[in-house]
Amino acid sequence: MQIVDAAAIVMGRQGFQQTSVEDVIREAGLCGKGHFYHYFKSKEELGYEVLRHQFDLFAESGLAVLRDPMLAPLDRLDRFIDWVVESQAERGCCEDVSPCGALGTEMAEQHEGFRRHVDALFERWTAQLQALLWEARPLLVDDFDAEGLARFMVATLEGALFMSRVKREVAVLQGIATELKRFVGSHVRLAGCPEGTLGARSATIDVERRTVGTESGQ
Amino acid sequence: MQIVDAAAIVMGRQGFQQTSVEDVIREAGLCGKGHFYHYFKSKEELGYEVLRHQFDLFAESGLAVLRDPMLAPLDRLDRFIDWVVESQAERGCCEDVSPCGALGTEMAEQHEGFRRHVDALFERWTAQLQALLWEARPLLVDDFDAEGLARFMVATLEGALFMSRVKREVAVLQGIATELKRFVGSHVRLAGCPEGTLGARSATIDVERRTVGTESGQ
DNA sequence: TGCGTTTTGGACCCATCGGTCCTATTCTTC
DNA sequence: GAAGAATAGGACCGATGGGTCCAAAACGCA
Repeated sequence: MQIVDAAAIVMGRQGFQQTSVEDVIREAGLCGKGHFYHYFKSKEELGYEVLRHQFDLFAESGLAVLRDPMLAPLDRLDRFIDWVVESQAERGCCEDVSPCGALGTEMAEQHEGFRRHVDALFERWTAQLQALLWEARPLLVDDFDAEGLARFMVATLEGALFMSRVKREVAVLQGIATELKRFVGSHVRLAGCPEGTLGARSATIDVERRTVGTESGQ
Repeated sequence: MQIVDAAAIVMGRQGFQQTSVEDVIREAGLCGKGHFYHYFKSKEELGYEVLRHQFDLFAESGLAVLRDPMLAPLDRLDRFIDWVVESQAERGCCEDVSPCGALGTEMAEQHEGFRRHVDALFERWTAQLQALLWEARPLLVDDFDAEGLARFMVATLEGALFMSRVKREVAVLQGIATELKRFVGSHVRLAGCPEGTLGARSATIDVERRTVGTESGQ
């Protein structure tokens, strides 16, 4: 629906509260208040719709690559991270790629209902990543924790998106994305790692690294 | 000042916009509008003050450990991460440890002035971490990027705080903090790593990990 | 063309909120 | 204890915004 598109745009720019119903109407083009309230029970209902709409966009154009059957699992992950960076760059860091981003945060803080909704979006995002990691487990070290790693990725990306928005530049996000790829790469088995996967293309350096595994660290 | 304290509390709970000047007055206890506008030019000015206040708290009780002269650099980092998790746990995930968190995000979205302010807070936080990493560089691999790593840590923590707030549970933050420690640990040289530092205490497993360094990954 | 139904648009209502201003009260100082 | 400054407290104003309601236009149908 035209109204939801318009609302998503203007709310992405100004936030939920800061956007009046009249702003939405103006952005949508041709209608008065009556028209709006003919389609929506309240501004709140519109809010839910916008949230859903944003997630659908995110899922269609971003999350979809996580399931691309033509690519190896870790390549998909790689592509997905690139997609996040590129999308944010396109939007000039004002709007948000993630449906849980600026708008989501703000709305989650308002009603309990919104909060649950945003939480659910987080879960869906995490679940997708987790599924991919699970699929890729033959390539990964034995004891890796798919859920933990998935959450870690979501948190890092979300935080980086947030920083890049506040700073109004993508460079930060870019750098963090590269580090993140490296981190994921550090869970890849050395043996049996197909070429072109994570870590490989992201690392600009060729010194290998190791974590400290045991207590002594020696 | 009493008013700022009160404002910080109630705004941490409800957000900046959602908090009316009268809410602040009520929370502060004993005064009417005139009293408030005697001390503050506007609600906006109060906003700046609250932001500053929150950062001071954050700097005093959290960032301070990054400079503790009694601890080795990487231990300080470790402690700092623990502090973030514990503080958030104490607050029950409603308010925010970070001055750039929920409140900061929301405010950054409003005026350009707030945005610049929050950006500056990010920079100060990042700079502290960067300084510590620089100090710890004898322990770290040669080519590590202090600024990049510092930003990565800030982004991850911020994202994790955000997630834990939306989910209303610390467990998520806890898990991510552990992963983050491991990530930092992966930058530590194997030789010459003193015991008790990062990675050592966070890793529950004793399998060593490596990143894929070169293109082939083989 | 005329009638009835649906859609459109905007005037209006009411609550909220930031901010002003004016009156009490208290506190100080002589 | 009186004069005056400092502070408290709240009535009020104007603007904004969510939501209602009604009139006008458009459309279908005979």
